[in-house]
Amino acid sequence: MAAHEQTRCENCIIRELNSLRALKKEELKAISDSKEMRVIKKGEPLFKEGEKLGGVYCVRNGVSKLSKISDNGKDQIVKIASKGEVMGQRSVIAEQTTNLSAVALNDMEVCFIPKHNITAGIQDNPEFTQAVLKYMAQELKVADDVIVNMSQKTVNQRLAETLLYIENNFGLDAEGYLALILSRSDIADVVGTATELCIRTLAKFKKEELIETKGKRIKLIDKKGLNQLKNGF
Amino acid sequence: MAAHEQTRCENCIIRELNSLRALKKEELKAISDSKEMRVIKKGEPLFKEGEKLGGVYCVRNGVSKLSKISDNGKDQIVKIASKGEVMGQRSVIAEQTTNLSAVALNDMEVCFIPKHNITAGIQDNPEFTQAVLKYMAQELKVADDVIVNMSQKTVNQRLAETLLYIENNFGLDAEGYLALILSRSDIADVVGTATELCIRTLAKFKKEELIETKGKRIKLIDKKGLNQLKNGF
DNA sequence: GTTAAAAGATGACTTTTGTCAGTTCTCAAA
DNA sequence: TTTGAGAACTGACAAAAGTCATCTTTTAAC
Repeated sequence: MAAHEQTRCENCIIRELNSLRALKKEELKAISDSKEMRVIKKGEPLFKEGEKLGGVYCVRNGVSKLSKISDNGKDQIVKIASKGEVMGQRSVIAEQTTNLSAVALNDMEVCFIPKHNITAGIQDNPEFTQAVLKYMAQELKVADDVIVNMSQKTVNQRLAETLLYIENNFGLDAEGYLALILSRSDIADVVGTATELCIRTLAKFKKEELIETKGKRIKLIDKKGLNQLKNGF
Repeated sequence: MAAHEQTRCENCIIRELNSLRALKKEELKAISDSKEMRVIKKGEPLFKEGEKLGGVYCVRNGVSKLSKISDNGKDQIVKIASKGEVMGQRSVIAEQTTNLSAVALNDMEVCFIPKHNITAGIQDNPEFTQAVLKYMAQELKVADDVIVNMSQKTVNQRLAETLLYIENNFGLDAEGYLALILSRSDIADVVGTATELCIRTLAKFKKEELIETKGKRIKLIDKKGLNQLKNGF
């Protein structure tokens, strides 16, 4: 009974983190009844670029990368989604196929919410629509910033920024290392560079005592220095 | 009288091109009464990064670049807005300062619509809100594509893409040259590279008979070739 | 029309980034 | 415990992009 209660959207604290918090009791009830919990293992896809999504995914646990393959065949990670984020919202709203692929970076637990729940919310609940609108406006701003960074900053700067971003958004483990552990290749795909250059640049940062590494784990030791680097010194 | 009628939103065909078409008669009337027509000369700013906008700008005529200065001090053009586009929408909706600067590339004629008209529309008119929502969802997809292009494609590819984009969106003049004339420096700011490299690459395209130039005007003569280049051959 | 300023263009050079080939390390399945 | 696949790493080199200096052409103001 208690376990069952936990799985009801009305009681789910996750939804407080995203636009679903603007939904009314009845709407949440409807979602609860049609939603589906899914477990996705590390490395497995949630969806692939070009797919028509039947709904959105609300992340309860774990982390997913959202990426897109360029015409050159290289993968670019556009976003890293974690607890509380709703994935696939854009495509459902625009009634288009997804422009991104989603792959689990950890073992994940997500709720799949059929799209009719979302479109119903948008048709009937102005508060919800406005919450989604504001969220998208914010995403659009972030996207503009990323465009500028990608086109105007060096790999050095972008890697410094990425490391700081990871620390700020995913925190540290017990030993002070970045809690989110990415492969060198995934880091390179976030930064938008080749894996080799990413590794080399990390090695340089280590030599300059900006970071420490232990296996694939990374610890930021000179955040001020990384910040300066990010801004171009 | 006839001239006056033309300036009323209800009769303005421009609005058919954007989300304002979802507004009701009364709402358009309200906008008509509070809107203000402005003429902006080539080179003049409509607004600057960091400003708090009192409303949105609906473009009646002319073209504007929307750009952002990176920490490195270089300008990146994120979007080129022309007839029918609404500028400043994102900031007004998110209730934030603008993240972009807007500068007229031509002499422009715009309508300034106070933000209360927009927020009222969003509060009272679900159709309007949904139109804005879909528009932003589309913009978000485009932004993702730009991110991938910027980070994964070469200057060659991005310049080819930019030239094709300009032809597709702004058409040709009587002699078959791109109707939208940008300075080499503005083209470089769209592509995200240095002016010198932009000029050199244009010269290369010319030598390879992909384009012709006459002063600052550009004519695309081998669009198939440009398309292949864009996709990486 | 003259002329100063801005934009366009080019050469020489440096730095940044990418690529390929290969080695070492890690971790998990047999 | 072995082993083998994949990830991390390194060196050598090539290609792409950026920078600086300089010159020419165009544009716009006088």
